[in-house]
Amino acid sequence: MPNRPAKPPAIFLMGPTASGKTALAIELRERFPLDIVSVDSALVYRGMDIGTAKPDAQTLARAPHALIDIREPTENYSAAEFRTDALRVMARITAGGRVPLLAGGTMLYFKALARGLAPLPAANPGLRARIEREAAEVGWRTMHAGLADKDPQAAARIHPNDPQRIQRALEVIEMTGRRLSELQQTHEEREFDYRVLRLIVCPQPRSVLHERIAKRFELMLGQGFLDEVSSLRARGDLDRDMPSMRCVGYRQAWAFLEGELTRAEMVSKGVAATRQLAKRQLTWLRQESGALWYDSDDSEARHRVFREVAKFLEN
RNA sequence: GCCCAGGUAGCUCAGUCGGUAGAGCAGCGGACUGAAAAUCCGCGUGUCGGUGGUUCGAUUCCGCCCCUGGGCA
Repeated sequence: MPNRPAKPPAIFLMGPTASGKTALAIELRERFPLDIVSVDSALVYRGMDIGTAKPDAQTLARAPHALIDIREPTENYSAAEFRTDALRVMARITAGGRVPLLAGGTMLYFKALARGLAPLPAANPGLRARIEREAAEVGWRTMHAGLADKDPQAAARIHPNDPQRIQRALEVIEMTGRRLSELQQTHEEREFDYRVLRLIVCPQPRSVLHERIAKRFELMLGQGFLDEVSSLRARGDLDRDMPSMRCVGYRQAWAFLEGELTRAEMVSKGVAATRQLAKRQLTWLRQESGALWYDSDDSEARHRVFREVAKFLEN
């Protein structure tokens, strides 16, 4: 492919929760002309710091992260908004002669960024509330059957027990008058405008990650995680069904503060939910092809990463 | 020491009127297009505490032993 204008570089640093992504991102930033862009659906929320393992203020002052603290916990965010925001930030970084380092654990966001999304309408809260009410009447199985009438292809792919996706498919049909499956097919994956080095951080074996998760949860409690959730709850404008409050740890802490769980149950459920999150993230990561896997606890592998990044940035 | 109740999956427990057992949670694998730290799907062999006995056959019945609770001394 001669004479093709060279694409600007970008680095994706992916990994499950508690794998040491942030530490590595900061280390990379110190050695190379990189600016960090967070790829994390929980770090977007202001006031959710301890439970999301957000880097602290000094760290952020030293190594700024874009797309952190850009929403109130009352608000929603989405993969589509992330894509728009990330592309804008990446363009700015690139124009400044530096290289974007996209670091985080929200794999859908990475996918939406690199591969694009079909032209679908944004969420419509009023419509969602209406669908929810209807489902409460007739049940989601019936809603799914209704979807099968309007969009058999979508219904075939969506399990009858999956209310979130049934609702979304009905919402899209309602808003556009077209089938979700049809709209998704119109989307052709365009080539990404950046050439990408993909790095995956994860300690091996799995039990090591589990230990880190448990240890980190205890650390969060020691740092005042319960006070954080308590004051979020005291605001009065948040409720436990909001995406922000359904985050791992926050959900269990909320239930504990409601008196529904003992402290010990809160801890074990919180830790388990984190492990389950990590497992889902790993399911995505195993499908990444052409990525360099890096064991967080292996210093030789870390140096390999540095060499790899240096080589990538030279071209 | 005696009495009672237990000892079954990593955990909590159900069950087998004698034909070698199953739920929830955890764990593991997977899906994933504006909620994604979300939502959903699939996966159940474990000396049924040990040991002797009865029996064609014992995790199940009987004896003894061990362990854990609780009660009485």
